[in-house]
Amino acid sequence: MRNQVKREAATKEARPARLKIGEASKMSGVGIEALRFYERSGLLGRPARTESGYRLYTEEVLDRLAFIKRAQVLGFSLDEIKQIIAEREAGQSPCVHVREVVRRRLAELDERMREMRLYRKELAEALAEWEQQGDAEGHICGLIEKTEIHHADTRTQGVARRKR
Amino acid sequence: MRNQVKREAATKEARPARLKIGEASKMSGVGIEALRFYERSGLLGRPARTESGYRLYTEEVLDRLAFIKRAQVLGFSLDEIKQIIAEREAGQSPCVHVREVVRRRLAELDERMREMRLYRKELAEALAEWEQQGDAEGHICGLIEKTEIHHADTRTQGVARRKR
DNA sequence: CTTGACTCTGTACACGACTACAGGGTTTAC
DNA sequence: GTAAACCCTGTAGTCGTGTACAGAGTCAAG
Repeated sequence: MRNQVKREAATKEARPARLKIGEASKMSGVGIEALRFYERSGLLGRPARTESGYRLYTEEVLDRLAFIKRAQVLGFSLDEIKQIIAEREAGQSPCVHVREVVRRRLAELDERMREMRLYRKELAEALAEWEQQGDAEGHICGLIEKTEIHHADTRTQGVARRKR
Repeated sequence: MRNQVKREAATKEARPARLKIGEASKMSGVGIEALRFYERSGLLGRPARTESGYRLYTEEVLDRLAFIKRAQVLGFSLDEIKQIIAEREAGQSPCVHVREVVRRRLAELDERMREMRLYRKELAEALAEWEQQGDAEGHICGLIEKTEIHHADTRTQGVARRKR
């Protein structure tokens, strides 16, 4: 998306091109409402304004938005991203924190994938079994009822919420 | 959980034991509010009531709840579960439908796991790279900025929501 | 000078699966 | 007989990540 915009490489001093919100939205692909939402949420800081109150972004906002999008894709929540940015702005390298978050994220991912492999296996087995013997007696559906749940039921709170 | 309750095996005729909501909740591990919520949502049907309006469940509700929980763990949404139950009660075997849903679910799972493997790889690589060369210049965090996003950006709507 | 596109603020809604509470009535144990 | 523990209905809130409006002001083109 931003590739098409052709930002004149690193011609820093050239023209500090002020972007109105609609332009920033189109160039970043982020959506006007989302931009304002990010600002409210403290991810963007307040931009300059025209006399009449219109937001005027510098092109830096595009980098910031790209950063946010990448971090999101990597599984960071907006809160985590906010913290990272805040730490950075407080001078300390956020990378210690980021590294920690990344490690946690990796562990979660592994656990999650382990679960999913298990689900997949159960589902596939149930499906195969069901297909070669048709439906059984008067139950709702053997396909589901037959399936045993192996995952340790350490989650006391009912079915685990799958966020994200 | 239900194992402790010891339901006297298949002593069908014995005593049709009516359960008040708190009992049903404890025996099923489902939570009173959730039981009422399921009823409102059409997953349970209305139970008998005492004169004073208390819900009186039969033990069958425990099977139904176990069914719901298993289906949830297998990745079915409450809406899908409702449909399955409804079809069943309309006489037609829901298994055709279930089978379809399961197939879809399997495909989704595979796709999702593929994505996750990719994320994992990216994260782990970025982490390793970062650890051996420390943080770079003045950016927010090389660890994230460096990471390239490979997933086709066919998702126009900003970052894909990861439900479930 | 008007029309239409743009922007502003503030609030409400969306989703999924519940959870919490208020303000009652009922049952049970001592 | 009274207090604790239970149950009822109905409404509202939670989490995260935005969308969608309403009602108003601003800007550029014709």
